[in-house]
Amino acid sequence: MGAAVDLLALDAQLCFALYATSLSLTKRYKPLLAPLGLTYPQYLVMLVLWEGDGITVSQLGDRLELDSGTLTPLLKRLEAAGLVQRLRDTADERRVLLQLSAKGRALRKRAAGVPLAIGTAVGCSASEAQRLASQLHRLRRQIGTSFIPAA
Amino acid sequence: MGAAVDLLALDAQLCFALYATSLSLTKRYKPLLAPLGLTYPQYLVMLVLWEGDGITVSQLGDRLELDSGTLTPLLKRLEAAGLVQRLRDTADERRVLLQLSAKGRALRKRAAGVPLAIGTAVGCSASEAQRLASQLHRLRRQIGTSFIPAA
DNA sequence: ATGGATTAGATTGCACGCGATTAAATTGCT
DNA sequence: AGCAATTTAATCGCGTGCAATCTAATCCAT
Repeated sequence: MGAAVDLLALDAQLCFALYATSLSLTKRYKPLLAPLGLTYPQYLVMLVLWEGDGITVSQLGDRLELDSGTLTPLLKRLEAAGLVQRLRDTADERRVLLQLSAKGRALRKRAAGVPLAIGTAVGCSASEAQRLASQLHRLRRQIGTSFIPAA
Repeated sequence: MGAAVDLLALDAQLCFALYATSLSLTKRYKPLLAPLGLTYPQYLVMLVLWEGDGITVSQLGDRLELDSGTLTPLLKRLEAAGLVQRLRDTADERRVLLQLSAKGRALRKRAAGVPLAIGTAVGCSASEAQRLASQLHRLRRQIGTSFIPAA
């Protein structure tokens, strides 16, 4: 019994640390994003589109690792808010192209203050943050590609 | 324009790394937990109760950083699955005490294989995992306590 | 003791995530 | 050309997260 208990307790450390830290950070973003009219996942979508719009829903999903079941309603809300336009690709009617509206493009300036405020909150240097981020990205790649035997 | 763009891109690194890694790990747990009849948050609840049951909903919420809006329906599902009993504390009728059923206690043995399978998937040593976990816990504490100026 | 504050859970409403399915458009094989 | 396989989004259902509100129970200062 001892070994199983220890492993279950140990197991809680990394998985729960990730889970709780991610939720905690999301909560920290909320008051900063609320004035912009964005939720946290919507902010991530806008970050991608600010880097370059005119992409398809699938391409956005590849960047964020989210599928259409999540993105379609989210994008409709961004469209209803007047930030994004969803346009069927005339060259391939299966695709939906995502374009920023003028309002969506303008929002980037107002969002510029968010990283600074979060950086202050996180209280670690940019290099520290980047090192942790790269560890997480490595972990995520490992998680995404590895084989998991049946329980 | 350049500075704002760079910061917004840089910003995406840590927050998105956390977000995507956490979701990715949850997805990895899913096939391991499905045979046990548990979702990932339900698994976290069971981990806490396996460490010690007879606690209140609030105490569970303190451990997991979740509130009753999340926990009450989740616990009702665990109760419906016959894993947990929810009992009003006779000494203080406001409180609900959480007790593992025999079935809930027995499930711990079947869950013992989960950490090993995940450990294999994550593909990093226990010490590596623990170091990353402690960095995340430190980050979470920082996030949880810091002041955030208005946007 | 008693009435106002506080505390513990439950409830409601909204926005994700995601598996599963569906529908439409395109591709590719013959 | 024609038809099956594939690709792309949309839809549906369920289970979280969480803010806001509500109710009931307890605490506490007078």
